[in-house]
Amino acid sequence: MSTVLKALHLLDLFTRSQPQIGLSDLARLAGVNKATCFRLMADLCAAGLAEQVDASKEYRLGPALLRLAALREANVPLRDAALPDLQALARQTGETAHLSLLVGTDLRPLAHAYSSAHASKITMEDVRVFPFHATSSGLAVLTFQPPTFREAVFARPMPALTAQTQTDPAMLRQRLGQIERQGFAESHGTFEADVTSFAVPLFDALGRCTGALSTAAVASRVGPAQSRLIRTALITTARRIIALWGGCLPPTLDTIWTASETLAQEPT
Amino acid sequence: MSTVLKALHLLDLFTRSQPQIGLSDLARLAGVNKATCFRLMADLCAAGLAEQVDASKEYRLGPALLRLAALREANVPLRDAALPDLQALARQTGETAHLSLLVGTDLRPLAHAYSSAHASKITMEDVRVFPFHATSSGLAVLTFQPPTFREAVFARPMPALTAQTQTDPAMLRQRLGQIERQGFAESHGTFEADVTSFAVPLFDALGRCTGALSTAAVASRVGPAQSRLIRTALITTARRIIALWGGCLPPTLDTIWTASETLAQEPT
DNA sequence: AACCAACGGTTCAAATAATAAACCGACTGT
DNA sequence: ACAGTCGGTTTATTATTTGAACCGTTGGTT
Repeated sequence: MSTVLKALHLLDLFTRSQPQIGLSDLARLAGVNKATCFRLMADLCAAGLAEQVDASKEYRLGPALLRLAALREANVPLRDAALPDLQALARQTGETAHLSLLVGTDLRPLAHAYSSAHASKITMEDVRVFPFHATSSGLAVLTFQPPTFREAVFARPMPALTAQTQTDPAMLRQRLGQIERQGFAESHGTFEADVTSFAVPLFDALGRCTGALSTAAVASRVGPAQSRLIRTALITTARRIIALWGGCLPPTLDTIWTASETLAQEPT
Repeated sequence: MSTVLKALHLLDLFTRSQPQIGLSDLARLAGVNKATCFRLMADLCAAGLAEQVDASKEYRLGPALLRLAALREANVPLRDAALPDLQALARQTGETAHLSLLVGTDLRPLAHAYSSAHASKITMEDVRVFPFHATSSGLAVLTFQPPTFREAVFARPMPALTAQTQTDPAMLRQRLGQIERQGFAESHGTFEADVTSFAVPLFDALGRCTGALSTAAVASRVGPAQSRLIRTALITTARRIIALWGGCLPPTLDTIWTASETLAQEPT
């Protein structure tokens, strides 16, 4: 393995729960010799990617990361970075794909992509806010918010947009639990009649859910096979976008997603 | 030179004006062999610190930086990172040191440190906002803001806090020009009577001025020698804090500061 | 169309830098 | 006073890095 990769691997050992690590621990964690670890960390420190705490001699992530990350964000805004994957999702599924972002207390569309597979498209160009209670994206995001946020949303008015819209907080809480277990959200005509939609949550660098990825399709088109295809495509695309954003997928959700991915590969 | 440093040096070649660089250019810029450059970039890409643009094969900074930077910021908030340097500044100068941050349209105190050298201290514990027109910090920050921001500030009410306070926009514009040339701001009793204060601007990762570092002293204590000492200490500390924050000092200001630093080292 | 230069990427012997065990002084708790 | 750990250093040995030359491709020029 190259020396550079060994050094950069050391950076990944720093986590939120263990933000500062001593030399010996670091060497143990990385499975490298202590002397090697020392030299690698010295290099990382020289480049500013790591630094040593004054008092204890422990290491932690360095200030240069801030500069480089700001540069990256300036050059490749989140939207642009995700757009190709979003378009690929629309192509693969043949359905309209949406990318939404949590802005303050609202879930707002960030980008969308259409497929050319079908003449009938679901357009949501003029939607400015995705209602949490009536869209699959909203439910997906809501599921991974802290309870205070969830209850604040339930306390706001939740209009019944269609005959199918669920507006009872108790029922919705139950839905969220279901979504958490299965790793994705779905909605059947709760936002617009005859529109079936699936969504998965997206996570930022600190593991917070800050958006959702979804597809919307004419209900009649979504049979069991198409439903399965959409869900697996959503998961793999979500994985890519989260990685692209430097995000961090919660381990529990990761295992759920992995399970449904492997399930999809098995013969029907 | 270690391979790791060579690799990490490559990251510093990406700038705002040149965010994507091809392999050959990169090798030329870094002064390394093309094959070497290729391997190093492959490693950086594997670690996510860099990535290749799909269409052109150019390289750019990668998504992992976002994750790592968020982690760094979560573990070492700006305030904590700068505090030791701020305290050192207070110790070196024997005066009160202030660190202020631009929050929205206001300049707010972020931290302060006192010296034990003198019995009479300048305390500004209860100041919630630094007026731009009446404090050295305010003027320092204002100098490096876009014209629209400056004029918006001048359009707001600018109360005369002391007999010395300058409130005429035309005069203030002239002051800003002077500050830009000399690389630091000063105020003599414009915020509080008999308080002389010096300030230098601070810059974030994108080169925007987002705060200031300042000292405040009883006017009678600040003779020519003390004034010179304070200014050089401010500059060196500001350099450290900007580096710690992953900030980016504008080149023009850098040369001005370097000039005054070397000047200070010469015999009187 | 033929040419040329420059591109990203690959190869392989030669050169160099990385490695790991042992060691050091300092500190800590027993 | 001891044993154990820490961060850091040294050393010969070893494995990785290096760079000139070489692909196949691309894009512009003659």
